Amino acid sequence: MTDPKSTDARLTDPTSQAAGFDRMRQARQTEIAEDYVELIADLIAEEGEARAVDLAARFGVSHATVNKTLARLQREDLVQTRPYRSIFLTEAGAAMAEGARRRHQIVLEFLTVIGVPAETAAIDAEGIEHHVSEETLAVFERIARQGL
Amino acid sequence: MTDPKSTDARLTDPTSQAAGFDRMRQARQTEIAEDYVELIADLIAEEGEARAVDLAARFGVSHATVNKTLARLQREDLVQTRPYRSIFLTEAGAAMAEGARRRHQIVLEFLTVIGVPAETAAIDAEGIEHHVSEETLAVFERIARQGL
DNA sequence: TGCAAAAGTTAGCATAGGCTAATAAATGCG
DNA sequence: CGCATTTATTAGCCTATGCTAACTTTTGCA
Repeated sequence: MTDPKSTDARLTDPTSQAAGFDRMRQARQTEIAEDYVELIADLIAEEGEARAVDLAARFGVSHATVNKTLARLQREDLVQTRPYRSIFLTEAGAAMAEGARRRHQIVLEFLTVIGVPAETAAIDAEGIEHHVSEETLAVFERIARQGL
Repeated sequence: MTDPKSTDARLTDPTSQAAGFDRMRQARQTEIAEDYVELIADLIAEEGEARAVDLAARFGVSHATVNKTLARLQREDLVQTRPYRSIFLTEAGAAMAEGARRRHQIVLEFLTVIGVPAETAAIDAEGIEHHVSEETLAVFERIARQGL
């Protein structure tokens, strides 16, 4: 029970495994930030401005929640808000939005190219885009361009 | 500024978009549960038992955090714990672990087959596995088996 | 112009997942 | 055997993300 089974199939060493889970926790923290700046960028691009009420409707949460999250994003210098005014992205926020949009796009095209139905691809891309490294993204991009 | 730009590239209708984000929030909630039951199953399979201290080391969090999370998982009938005893999976927990393991395996093989380096594939699979629908997983599996 | 509707803010509450510190139980070894 | 180490539990605190409810500011229209 206590003897070390050394090299086995599923378990890597605890330290590197912990590093991986730490990355995951970090990713979880930035997911919402990315979703917000991405949506804000889209709203500005297409509606002319981003308002909390639109974010609330599109995220499907209350406007109070949006407000609180925007406060966090402002603290982190990703958005710029002024009371009763519409929402703007900072330079950092715009950069994050652009990166998120690019990843989203590549993942979506990739899934579509390999044969995932459009609707499912759209849903899954939403989840996957936050967890794809640049290295994997490069592979996705090549396949999306060249096909299988 | 107020005129509706109707059908455009990036923004789908608010309602279905909200549904998508709702799915994401649900997924976020089950991610940690899946990670726990998956690791518990692995520890039981390979070390003979799962103890909170091992989970803490592998997740890279304090054992107090592990304890609190285990309490939640027990409430949700995924694990069975007794004070100062090792941790077991319920039937539901074992089923979740098996599903997570299967998805993890398929995603990992898929990434490797399409050309993602092993180390990166291992890292990314960790994040992606929680966000892949059965439909996409089926596509991944076919490619993993047949190659590109 | 004035008032109602829409939008934004704020307060207070809940849950989840982090932490440290203090305490308690189990284990194991000299 | 008894005490030290290891392991587990508990309490108290924090942040993030949800909520509802109450309140304020803006906006737009009759």
